[in-house]
Amino acid sequence: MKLHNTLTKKIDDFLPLKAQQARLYSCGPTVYDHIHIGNLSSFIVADTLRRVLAASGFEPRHVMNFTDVDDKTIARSRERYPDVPPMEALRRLTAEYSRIFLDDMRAVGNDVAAITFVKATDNIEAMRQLITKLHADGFAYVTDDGVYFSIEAYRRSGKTYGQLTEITAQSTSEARIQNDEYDKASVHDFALWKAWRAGEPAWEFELAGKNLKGRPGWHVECSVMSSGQLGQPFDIHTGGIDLIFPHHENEIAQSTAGQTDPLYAKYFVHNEHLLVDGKKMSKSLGNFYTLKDVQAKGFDPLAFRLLVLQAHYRSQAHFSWENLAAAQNRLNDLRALAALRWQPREVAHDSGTEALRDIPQQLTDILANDLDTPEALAFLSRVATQLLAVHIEKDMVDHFEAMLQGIDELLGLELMKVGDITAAQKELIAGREAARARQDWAESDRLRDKLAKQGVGLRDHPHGVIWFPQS
RNA sequence: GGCGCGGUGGCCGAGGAGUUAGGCAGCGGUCUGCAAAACCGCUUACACGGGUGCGAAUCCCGUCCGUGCCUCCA
Repeated sequence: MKLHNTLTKKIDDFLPLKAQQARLYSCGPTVYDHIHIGNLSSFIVADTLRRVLAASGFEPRHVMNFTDVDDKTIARSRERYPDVPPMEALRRLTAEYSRIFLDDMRAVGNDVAAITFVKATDNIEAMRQLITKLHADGFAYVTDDGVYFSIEAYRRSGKTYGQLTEITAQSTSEARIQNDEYDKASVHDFALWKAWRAGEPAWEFELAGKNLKGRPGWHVECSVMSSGQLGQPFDIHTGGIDLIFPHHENEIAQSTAGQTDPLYAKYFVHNEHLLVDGKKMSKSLGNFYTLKDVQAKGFDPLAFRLLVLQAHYRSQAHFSWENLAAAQNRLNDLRALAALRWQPREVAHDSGTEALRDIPQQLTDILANDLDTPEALAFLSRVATQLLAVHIEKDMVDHFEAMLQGIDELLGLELMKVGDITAAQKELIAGREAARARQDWAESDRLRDKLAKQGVGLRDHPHGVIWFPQS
């Protein structure tokens, strides 16, 4: 298995730290609103990575967090529930959007059962402990508005701040320097803990004899939850490229300050952004979509998954309705392939069952090359074209189903969910065949139209009619 | 200003020095009761200018254009 590692800026062989384990941490959603399809694309990549690791013989352990306390969740919860205590308002809001998030995840084929989810608010004690330790070791300082991490102290200890991306004086924008309104010693220093402000939820915290009631900073949440669940160092950390700086740099700094082992995570895998109309999604540009919008236009969420997988994760994919329609057509084609398992040919014809059995392995090999999903789909399309031309015979069904199962495990396309048609629909098909036999074309076409309305398309072949799901 | 990534046929999108990517759409044809599918053919792709190669879409330099990070944004 090869993966592009932001730490080395190269495609590296994946060599796990412990035996065959693949410990994977993905920065999860901030649960204050519906996530957008760009967020979702990131999670589709992480899900696919876990699938490919598993197929490549590793034992993945995949952890994802819910950021359920931060500026946005707090602001939104106060708007939505102005009359309940802040902590309860926060809990209600984040519970609601966590649930919606999981629904979206499942809809696009991400296997949430394979992920261990952790909530920031369930890990406050561990955060307090880490901050206390950082403070005791001289890497954190207390100010009026919270506790900050000192990058200067980190650098003095001999470690590098900026392992993922170069950080220099010139690379710091004027805007950042000018907007440096907080009580920090240096521009890059970041909050580990934020002091309480009226109306906000808060947790008790005593540090160096001072009462520091407040809440954790964003970066410390991920540091604590990743190592708490996976140990440190762990194998792979994933996220969108926008998280490289400052989020992941800060995680590395916090987690390795004062540690003898300078490694936080061995591999950092970052996915590029999904562009809409050639631009990054943003509310102000009006190119901001959620999965609800995709569904409202009649598209299958799995068509969106296919759209994401059609592009390599390190390139900017383009979302457009036209592009999504193409992906939907491709999905329909794959479903037509899957439907063959309910209608095998009686006639034996000598097509190799061995070939079918090898397909998941061939897909795995392609995907193990830095998650080459576009090539994998191209391969799959060639397979589909070939099989749809010859169909499958009765004694190949087991192998065929094993192949579909393997494809689903790798790509999450849920082809095994393509069910059989009803007995009534089978009768309609038989009735049409009878009508055709007596050359009653009007009746034949009527039955075909009726089936089409029920989502069943037909193709007449020399060796018989086959049906396929039609959306 | 600093650090990246990219510009491929009507659209989308891989690949990446000589060999058909793939998807979507269009046109012509074969087949078919009709359709769908399939198959065959066509629409002669790699931003521009230089350079290095026997050979460049693929490497190098430059230009233009797009895009991202440098703001708690996946």
